[in-house]
Amino acid sequence: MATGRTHRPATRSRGIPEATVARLPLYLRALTALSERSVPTVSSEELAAAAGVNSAKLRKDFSYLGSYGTRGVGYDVEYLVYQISRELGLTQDWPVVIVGIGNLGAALANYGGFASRGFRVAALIDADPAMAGKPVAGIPVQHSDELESIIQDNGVSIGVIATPAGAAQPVCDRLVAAGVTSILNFAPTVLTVPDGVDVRKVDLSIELQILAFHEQRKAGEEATAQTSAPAPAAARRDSATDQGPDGDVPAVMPA
Amino acid sequence: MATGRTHRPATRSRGIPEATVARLPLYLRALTALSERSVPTVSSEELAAAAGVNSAKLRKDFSYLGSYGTRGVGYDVEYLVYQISRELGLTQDWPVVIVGIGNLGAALANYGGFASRGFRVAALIDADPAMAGKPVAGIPVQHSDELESIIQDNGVSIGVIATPAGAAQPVCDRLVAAGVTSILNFAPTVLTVPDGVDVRKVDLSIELQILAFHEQRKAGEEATAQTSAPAPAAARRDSATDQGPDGDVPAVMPA
DNA sequence: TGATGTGAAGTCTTTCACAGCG
DNA sequence: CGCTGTGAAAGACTTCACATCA
Repeated sequence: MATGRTHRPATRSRGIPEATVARLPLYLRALTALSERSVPTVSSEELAAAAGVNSAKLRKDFSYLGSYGTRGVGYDVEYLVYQISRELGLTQDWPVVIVGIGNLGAALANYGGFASRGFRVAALIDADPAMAGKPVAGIPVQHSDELESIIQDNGVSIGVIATPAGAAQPVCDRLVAAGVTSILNFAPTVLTVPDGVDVRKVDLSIELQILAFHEQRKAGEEATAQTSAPAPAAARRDSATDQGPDGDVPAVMPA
Repeated sequence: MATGRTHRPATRSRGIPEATVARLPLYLRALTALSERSVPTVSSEELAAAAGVNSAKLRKDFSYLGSYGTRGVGYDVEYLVYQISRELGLTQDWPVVIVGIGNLGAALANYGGFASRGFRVAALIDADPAMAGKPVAGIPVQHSDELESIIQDNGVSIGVIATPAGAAQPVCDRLVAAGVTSILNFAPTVLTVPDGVDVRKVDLSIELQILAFHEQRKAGEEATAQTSAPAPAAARRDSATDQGPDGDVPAVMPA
């Protein structure tokens, strides 16, 4: 695999690194906040601080998009908001379906973050007939029998799976068969999808386990510090000011 | 920054790469499933497929933990489950508090993934006095006035923030001041924490935006394919069988 | 024999450090 | 003069490919 048959469209500009893509939403959020406060321009330093990264990384990231800054001054907030939005494809409307309207699915449906930026909940789908017709977040739940027609009628290409683990793969298969090519998976399962379909996952228990790992490590080092090492608050793994727990090199998997 | 003052404890074995740590929970889940089916051993190939990674990566990952496999045979499932659990710190009990019991907080409280592996919801905390005493997922919600005493009385070191964005930083500060050193943040904000505190974030809208980026790219390439390029289903960014949308190089940020 | 464990190569990402421009 | 934009260096992660050993 990875034959590197990339055809590099001569137009240049193609090939924004995955790691950069994953940070664009962060920059966009920070910029939006600045925009709301009517701040006209920001320096890479300021914006980086607001986004929780370091300024060199931010400048490098922006350099992949083009030269949108002014030397000696900084970046025009409004202009950057537009450029990043466009780059992320947020200038168009993305209808999204949520499948599995349990506690989590309902919470997602109620989440305000959807409408804010180009995303629109086109439908809520659940396998429980008793749920059908019941409104959640103002949207009536539809039965999963209608999954295919909903996808097609609304031109949905992004699906969110919030079902129990066991239902996730079958639901995923149906979504893909109906035309969905991007899936956000909240179920604790590895999904198998055909080539050309992107899957991203969000998994509470994985995140907690990663935290536990580091937590345990801290406890161990504390003990070590008492018995042998000098500094107690030291022994920290180095690292910059940098924030970025998640969303780093997700690599989206076009699998 | 990043002076690299790591003191390498001579004990060897220290320094499991972040990317590997992020995959251990995945392996553990796959192994647990095998264990439940009473499968005694697995090859790296089989386990890798179940976890959605490739076998070379898996073997390399395991090599950081030690030599737990048998050449010509594979890995002993039970033994590996134990070793990974231990490495992740799941052999001990981690009391967790959830702050912000709205739709999402309630969904998290109800989520079964907690109890399953070493995590225990020690308390639910909300700022709304009307919520106080109301049971959610069988646990009575407590008012945030009691946050500090709850943390201390229960020896909580992991906190989950599911508040609105505006409340997240203040809540985070209080958690940290009370002794929490690991935070899982569901609020769409960048949290600032002192050195030695780990933060991981889960952000629906960021994930969707990343998907939108790729979705847009697909649409563009389709168009390009029609007008100029040959293959339609081609033009895919290469990549392995590999799954791994999230949880790749999170780098936990000890900031 | 067959699958692990691992140096070495390759690729991607971050950081440095400074030229260049407004 | 100050801040952007970017080559180049450093570092992290993945993949290869094969020696090694049960």
